[in-house]
Amino acid sequence: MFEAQNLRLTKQRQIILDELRKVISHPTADEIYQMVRKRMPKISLGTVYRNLEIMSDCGIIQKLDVGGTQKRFDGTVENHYHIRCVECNKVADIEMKPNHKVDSEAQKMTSFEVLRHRLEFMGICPGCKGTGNNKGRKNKAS
Amino acid sequence: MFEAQNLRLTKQRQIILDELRKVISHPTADEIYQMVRKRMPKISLGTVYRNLEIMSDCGIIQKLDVGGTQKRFDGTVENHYHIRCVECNKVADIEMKPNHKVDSEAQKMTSFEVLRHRLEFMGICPGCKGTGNNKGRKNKAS
DNA sequence: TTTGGTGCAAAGGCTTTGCAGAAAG
DNA sequence: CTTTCTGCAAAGCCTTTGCACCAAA
Repeated sequence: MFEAQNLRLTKQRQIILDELRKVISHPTADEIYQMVRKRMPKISLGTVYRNLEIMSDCGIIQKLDVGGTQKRFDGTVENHYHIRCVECNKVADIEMKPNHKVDSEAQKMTSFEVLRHRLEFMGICPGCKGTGNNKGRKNKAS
Repeated sequence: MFEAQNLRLTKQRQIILDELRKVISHPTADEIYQMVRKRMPKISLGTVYRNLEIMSDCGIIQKLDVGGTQKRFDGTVENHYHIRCVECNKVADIEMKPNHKVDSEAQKMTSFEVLRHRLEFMGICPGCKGTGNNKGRKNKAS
């Protein structure tokens, strides 16, 4: 998997990928750093960023640019839609199959060459629902 | 328009709003700063940020959290879809009417309470098409 | 051995904020 | 006058990067 790109299979790389694939959430770089640190306390945040970048460039994982200030990462690569909690910023998958017809529909309306689309729902997650929770308005996570 | 919220109609506020409404593009805070500066050279970037924030909180303008590192602003408030150039990051409107049915469709698939959605297309703008243009990969603008 | 990778810390890019003086109401 | 706003500069947050040492192949 890494060989093809002259990439070495370092312990850091393995653990980062392993931790990312272990969760269904879509953690930020820092959250991944915290998870990995439990298994490798001396790893540096820079290494985590570097490897997440490299792995998403290689198509091994996915970097998500959903709203909010931080990028999030996804251990799977298939395209799918997401929903983000407007209170705590938690991101989850939506099991809805991507509709590629909208791309050709959009193509009729623009002078851009349409490549793909991204659909993101916004809502309130079960944890924040009804609580009037405000605490985590920015970058809570998971 | 401002009175309702105890907001004062300052010269800075007027010019920022005026410049933003003058363009059909979706400028970043810094681009708005540059536009406004031509009419009011002493204005500070902080003031631009503060006012954009305030005006979007009041629903006078819209803060767009499309992909990329910078937020973008839109002088109109109606919900609509956007397309972003993957080369130069330019953002334009897509004249496609929002489909609210997808919200209820998504609602069936999640334990979140679905509020709304955001659909963003990605593509190549006329300016970058065919040029193999790479120069502006990050934050070019307009 | 030869590269590429790591840890550390410093630097970068965008945005927010504290403060004292300015101006709208 | 009172209260909000402004300009300035400093601080903040997330991310990237330079460098010397380390380790995979």
